[in-house]
Amino acid sequence: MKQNQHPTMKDVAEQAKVSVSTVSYVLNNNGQVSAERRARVLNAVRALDYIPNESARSLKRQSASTIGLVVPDLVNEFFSRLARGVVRAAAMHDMLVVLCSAENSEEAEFGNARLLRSRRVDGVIYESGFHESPRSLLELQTLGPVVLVDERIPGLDLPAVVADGRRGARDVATHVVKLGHRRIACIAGPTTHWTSEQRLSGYREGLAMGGIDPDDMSVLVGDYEMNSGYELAKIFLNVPKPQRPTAVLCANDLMAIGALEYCRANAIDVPGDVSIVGFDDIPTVQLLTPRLTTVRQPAYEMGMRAAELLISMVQGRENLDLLKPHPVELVVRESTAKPK
Amino acid sequence: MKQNQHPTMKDVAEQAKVSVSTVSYVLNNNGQVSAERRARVLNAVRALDYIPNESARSLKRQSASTIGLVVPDLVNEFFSRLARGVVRAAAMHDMLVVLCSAENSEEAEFGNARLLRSRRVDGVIYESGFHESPRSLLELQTLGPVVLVDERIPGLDLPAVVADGRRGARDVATHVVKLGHRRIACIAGPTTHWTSEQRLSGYREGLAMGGIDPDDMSVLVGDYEMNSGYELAKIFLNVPKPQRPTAVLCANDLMAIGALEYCRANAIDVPGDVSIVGFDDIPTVQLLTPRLTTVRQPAYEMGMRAAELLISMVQGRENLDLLKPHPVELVVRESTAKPK
DNA sequence: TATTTAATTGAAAAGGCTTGCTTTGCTTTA
DNA sequence: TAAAGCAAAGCAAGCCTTTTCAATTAAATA
Repeated sequence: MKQNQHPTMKDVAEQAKVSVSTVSYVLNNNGQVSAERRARVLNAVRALDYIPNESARSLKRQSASTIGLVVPDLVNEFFSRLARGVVRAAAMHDMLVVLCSAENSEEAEFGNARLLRSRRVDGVIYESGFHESPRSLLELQTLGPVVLVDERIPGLDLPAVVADGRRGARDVATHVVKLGHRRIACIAGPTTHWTSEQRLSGYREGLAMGGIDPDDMSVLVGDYEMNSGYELAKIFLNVPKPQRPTAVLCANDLMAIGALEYCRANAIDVPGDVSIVGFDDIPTVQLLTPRLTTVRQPAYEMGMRAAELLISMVQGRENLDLLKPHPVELVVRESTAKPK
Repeated sequence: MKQNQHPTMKDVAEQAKVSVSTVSYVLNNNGQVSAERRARVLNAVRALDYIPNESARSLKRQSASTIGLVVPDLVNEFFSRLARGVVRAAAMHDMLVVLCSAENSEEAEFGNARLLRSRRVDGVIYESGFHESPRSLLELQTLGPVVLVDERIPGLDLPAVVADGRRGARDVATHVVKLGHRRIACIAGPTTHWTSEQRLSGYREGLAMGGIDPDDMSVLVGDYEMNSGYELAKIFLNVPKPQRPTAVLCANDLMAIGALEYCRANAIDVPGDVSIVGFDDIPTVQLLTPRLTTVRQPAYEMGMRAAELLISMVQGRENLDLLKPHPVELVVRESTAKPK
């Protein structure tokens, strides 16, 4: 073995006095190898501190033991938790995860697609974050199976791991109605986005169940960023009190935070003057004043599930159980109260 | 070309009616190829939508065009921003980043080391987060250069990209002293951690410069998690007001948040009763009530820098400029005020 | 025009691993 | 005792690129 180089299977084979193929069989646990030789191989592996060269393996196997994860933004706590779940589950199958964040830029997204393709990734978990027609998705599909998380894409019948956003939205709307709110506004997500629509119709269901005409709810569309929450809250709340909504349903926590910031900047008391709810339950929101009432989406679990699903597909198994919408949970905190 | 398979260089060569080596030359921009043939190759590449197989490249080149990034926890906003910077800079050099989060577990850390080794990563950017004697670091060093971020490890003379934490600590301590605080407490990081020590000595310098005996400052050691901030704040603040410190310097934002939470739970007014400062300036802290006074560490930039440094080392260049401590910035917000 | 020299081009080996198939050495069956 | 059958072991053919080096062609010089 050359100095300062990684040992190869050949080195191991020599050390163990067996053939290279035997080493391979032992390492992969297939082929029949006698106990005695197996032990010799294992010893040699340990002695040399041998670690297989993944590049060579992938090349030969035509599969990289790698899955890709494409998310809009890794700094967002929802996605980083999701990623953690994916990595976790993948590791249990000895799979590497290549994390790509699209950074809200189509160019970056294409770069990522290229990257994943050059790596001959076995499959991809994908969340576009809605903003673009997912052209790169088509490219990605040439690689292997694709599973979506937290969204569906109309027209493409892809397996998707989603939470029961509609149910969550219904629950939180019900909660608000039960508190006695009647003038309710909604800061929704982009209408082209399946998840947003789910939540919106959930809100409407909740209102209807509480005896409120869903059409009375005024809806404005944001982009899931904090800033749009701020701006849309301004539109809703910068009006005389009698017309002002007493509750604002936000389609995600970030926009709810924006709304909260608007209130803070303009001395609007939450929940005294207006109740605000979010969606996702990212860790930050329980630190705010007031702590935000929201709907918990189990990001970590969803990530695990998505990875399980993808890997089962890669391996040609099926696991349709994983497609059931993930339950969500209403988390009532301080940002909602009875209207005065 | 086989159906449904990725095209290979051979396919491109046939299509362009040149040899495989010519294709390689064109793609790698070395070897001299006549303009006419180069064009033919490029056309074929486009026509077939050919993307090189990285496994094969890595195998041949004995280098994976990949760097590893090991951080304690990707959900922490400081690290996810750092990661973003690393990924960004790496992408500019066509390098992939394998993100590993150690999840505060030694086992996971070893798993990661194994992973990175099997991938024959070209080098590693490493931040242990202090908790363990970095045994896996030794393994990692066999792969290629290692650069540390946001810490140094005593005894190992590794290049490190760090912020000027001492300076930042000094500035924030000075700020507090200038406000008139005299009884000052400190929630420090683990004493075995270089970065923690830097900050601590910075605090002491700041006090000294303000005419306060640094030894008068009581120091308790936390673990950089929110919970320890909470618990240590309890120790400092759960005493009669006359002895109670009027300011608490926390070695990171998370612990400061914990302290803030303690105050909130116990109706201690910040900054009325006690001023609190953090360190890092993670995005969350400007949303709190009160918004936290802290020291901004430019995580993204540090990530970029670390990647630049590592890549320059991998390529055998030197770039010592990158070793200068990164400037930090005092961010005064609402959590500090004059003592009553 | 005959030679040199420089610019291109391609054949082939190597890089580490997996796996179909062959070989070897026995044990079992007729 | 010969014929079969089996388990265990290993040969060797790739997987797709890069790169060396020899071969070919074009340009330049005498």
